[in-house]
Amino acid sequence: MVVKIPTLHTPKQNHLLACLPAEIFERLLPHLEQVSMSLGNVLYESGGLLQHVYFPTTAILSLHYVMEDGASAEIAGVGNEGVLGISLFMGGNTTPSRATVQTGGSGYRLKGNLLMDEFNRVGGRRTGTLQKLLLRYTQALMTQISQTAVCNRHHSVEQQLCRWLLLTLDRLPTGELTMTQELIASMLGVRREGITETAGNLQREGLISYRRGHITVLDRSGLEKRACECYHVVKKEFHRLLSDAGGLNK
Amino acid sequence: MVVKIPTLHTPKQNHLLACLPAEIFERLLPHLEQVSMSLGNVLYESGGLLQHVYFPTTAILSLHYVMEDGASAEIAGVGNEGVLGISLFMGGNTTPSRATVQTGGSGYRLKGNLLMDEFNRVGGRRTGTLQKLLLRYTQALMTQISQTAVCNRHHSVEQQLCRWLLLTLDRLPTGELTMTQELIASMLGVRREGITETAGNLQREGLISYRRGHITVLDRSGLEKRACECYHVVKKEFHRLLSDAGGLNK
DNA sequence: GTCGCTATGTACGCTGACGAACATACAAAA
DNA sequence: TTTTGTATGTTCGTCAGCGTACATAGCGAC
Repeated sequence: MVVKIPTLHTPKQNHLLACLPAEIFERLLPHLEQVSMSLGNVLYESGGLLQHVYFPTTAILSLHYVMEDGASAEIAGVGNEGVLGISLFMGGNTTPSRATVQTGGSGYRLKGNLLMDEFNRVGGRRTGTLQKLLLRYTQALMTQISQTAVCNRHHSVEQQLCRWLLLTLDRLPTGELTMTQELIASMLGVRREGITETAGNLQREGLISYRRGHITVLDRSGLEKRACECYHVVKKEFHRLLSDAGGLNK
Repeated sequence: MVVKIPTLHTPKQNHLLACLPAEIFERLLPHLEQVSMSLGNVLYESGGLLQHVYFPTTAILSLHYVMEDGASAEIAGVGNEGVLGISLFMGGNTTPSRATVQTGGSGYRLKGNLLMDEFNRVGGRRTGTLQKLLLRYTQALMTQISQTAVCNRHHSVEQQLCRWLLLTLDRLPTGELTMTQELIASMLGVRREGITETAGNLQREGLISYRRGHITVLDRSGLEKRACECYHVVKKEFHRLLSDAGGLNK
C-alpha cells in the first residue's frame, strides 16, 4: 500500500541551494521555477545547448553517454546534492554526454543567463560565493566520474550494483527505489541478465527485495560490505567538499 | 643513434600559457619556474596538498588512481595542452587521485597562491580571462575522464591501446614514445601480457614498431581506424573548447 | 665482451560477462 | 476476470581478459 503524503516542496531540499547565504538565495529565489521530471525525460541531449540548470530535490538525474553502436554507460548521477548543467559555467555550454531522469520527482530550474549573472557577480561581501560552491561541486562530480572510470575497469557487476544502489539510496528519502533491472543494466552498461542474476543473489541473501520495478533495500550495511571501495571514496569526497559548503557560508 | 638537439624552452610551448593575453602572461612570467620531470616522478600523492600547478611543455603527466588492492588505472593524461592541479582553483586543494610523470620532459610550475591571485583577480579589461580559460580546460578534462569511463566499460584492449597511443602521440613532438609495455599496461589497467600481445599484432601489421621501451608509430591513420570513437570525441571536444582559447584572447 | 637486469614472448587453464533465445509471471487496463 | 504488455528468470555456448608460470632476448654496466 502506498500512502501519498502531500509533500512540501522547497528549493532548500536541494543541498546546494540550501547552503547558499541568504543574500544570494533571495536573489535567485524569484527565478527558481519548480519542475517535475518523470522517468526517462531527456533534459539535455548530447551536444545540445543548455537553456537551464536544474537543481533536483526529489528527482535523480543521470549523466550518461550513448555510443555509436548504441551501447551506453552512466558517467555520474545527480540528485539533491547537486546540479545539472555545469558546462554552462564551465564555459563549454554543452557536453558530449546526455542527461535523463533516472528517478521521477521534482526539482527547480534556473535560466542559464541568470545563473551566469550570479556566478560572475562582483561586489558585496558575498562576491564569488556561488562560484566557489559550484566549483567545489564540480570537483566532487569529477571525483565521481573518475571513480566510475576506475570501477568500470576493475570491479565486478555485483560490486558495481551495490555501489550504484547505495549512491541512489543516498539521494532518496526512503529505502525503496522505483527501478527496473533493465534500466539499472543500461546505467551500469551491462546486460540485463547480469543484473537479474546479481540482484537475485542479493535478494536470496536478504540484502534487498524486489518486485517488478521496485527495489527495497533491507540491509544497507550488507550492501556496503559488498560494494567496492568506490562508494566510500565518492561519499567521502562529497562530504569533504560540500558538507556545510566547506565553510563558504560563514 | 640519438642526437640531442639543444631545445629552446619557453612557457609558450604550453598551449594554455600560449593563449593567455599578453597582459596576464607577463604578470605570471616572472613566477613561472622551469622544472624538468623524469619518468615515474610523483607530482601529487593522493590526498596530498597542492603547492604548485604544473604546465607541461615536453613532459606528459598522468592522473591515475591506485586502489586498495594495488590495481590502478589512468583517469586522464595531461600534456602541453593542459595543466596539472585544477583542484587548486576548483576549491578542493587535493584529489583522491595521484599524478605521476608518464613521459619525462620539461614544464613550468607556478606557486598555487600566485595562480589563485590571478584566477580571482578583478579589475582591468582582462578580468576573468584566466579563470575562463582554466574552467574551459577543466571541462575538456572532464570529457576526457568521462570518455575513459565509457571506454573502460565497452572497448577492447586493442581499441584502448590505439586510443592511448594516439592521445600520447598528440602530446609529443615526434612519432616515438619512450614507454615500456609494463607501463602502458598499468596506465590502461590491464595485464602486461595483454599489451604484449596487442602491440605484437599492431607491429605485425606495420602500424607501429618497437624495441625495449621505445615505440615508434609508423601508420597513424591505421591506428585511428583501430581506435574506438573515444579518441575522436576527446580530440574534438578539446578543439572545440580550447582552439584559440575559444576566442578568449580577442 | 659478458654479465645481469629487465623487457618482452608464449602457453595454459580459468572465469566473468556476453549474446541470443526462450520461458514465466506479474500488474495494470480492458 | 481476462488480456496483454513488460519485467524477470534461466540456459547454453562463446570469448576476452585474467593469473600464473616460465622462456627468451635486448641493453646497459662493468
